Amino acid sequence: MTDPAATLRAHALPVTSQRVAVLRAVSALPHANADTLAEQVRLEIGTISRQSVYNALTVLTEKGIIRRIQPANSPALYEDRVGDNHHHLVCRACGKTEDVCCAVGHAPCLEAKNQHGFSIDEAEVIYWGLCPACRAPHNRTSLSPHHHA
Amino acid sequence: MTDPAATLRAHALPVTSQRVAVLRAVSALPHANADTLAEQVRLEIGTISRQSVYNALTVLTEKGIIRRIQPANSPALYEDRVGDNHHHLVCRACGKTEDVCCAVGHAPCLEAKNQHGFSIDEAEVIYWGLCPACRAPHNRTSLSPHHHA
DNA sequence: GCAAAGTTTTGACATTGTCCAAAACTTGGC
DNA sequence: GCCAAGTTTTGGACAATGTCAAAACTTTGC
Repeated sequence: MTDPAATLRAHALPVTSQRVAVLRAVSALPHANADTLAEQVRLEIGTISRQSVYNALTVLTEKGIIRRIQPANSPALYEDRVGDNHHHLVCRACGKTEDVCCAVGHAPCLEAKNQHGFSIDEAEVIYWGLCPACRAPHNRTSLSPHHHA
Repeated sequence: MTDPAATLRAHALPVTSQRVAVLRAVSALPHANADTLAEQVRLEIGTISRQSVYNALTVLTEKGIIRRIQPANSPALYEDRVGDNHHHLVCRACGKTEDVCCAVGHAPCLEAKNQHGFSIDEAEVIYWGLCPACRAPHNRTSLSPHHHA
């Protein structure tokens, strides 16, 4: 991605080492959770508080610089890739998450038949299944909820 | 719905007053969370433990008698309507949830272009937007996370 | 450099859900 | 009806993820 500091300035956000490092971590580890990102940030800048990680992720999400996805039975995951309206493929067993192209191509990319008077701004699609590793009965990947990518 | 006790027996589940009451509560309050359902059950049978509510909801979900949905920023919600592969429309402001017909009609009702070797068994779609009440700037419904229906 | 504004840190807390062991229940066979 | 076997319910502790609030520190614009 482009220079993280420049990205922050472009969105009128004060540039702090924590925010730069969080942004780099999200780029480096697509579909990672807050905890994993915090560990990655600490490799880069030594220490960061849990709250600062959440603060950075929240403000970056609000500005549209990163995207938060929240599959069932998983903590929130973050990714770098925004604005292309892609969707996700999640393994029910290990949580491994992959990107898939938008089924239709524009947002909301599906039309609901009866909108009940709602104004719809997004159609979120999650494909559920088993990844290649978890389909094999042996050699399973972790069942832990702390899946990272 | 059909007789809850008969439904339980049909699935080889011992019939307990708690399970019958939980099943009735899910029918009475579609898209309610575990806490709300527990309150409803207590209106019917007096008392029930939190654990029993979770046990009942879990076993009923496993048997396919009810369905669990878990939108982001919401506790799990339960519904009576199963097997028709419908989707959901959720209000970002108050959490109000409505059913919408399946966009295509069979599961998985959308084809991912690149499956990354996964075996897909479900395509979950959530439409996000604002319900009629929350679009009106005044007269808003609750912003609390404890939305019931 | 300085002051104002915003950010980070720390520690406690909230919510939702799960684990465990013991007591109570339901079921099926006699 | 009653007993044994198995299951369910209970109650309390615990776990994971995320949020709140106040004080100390950075960053920015001038």
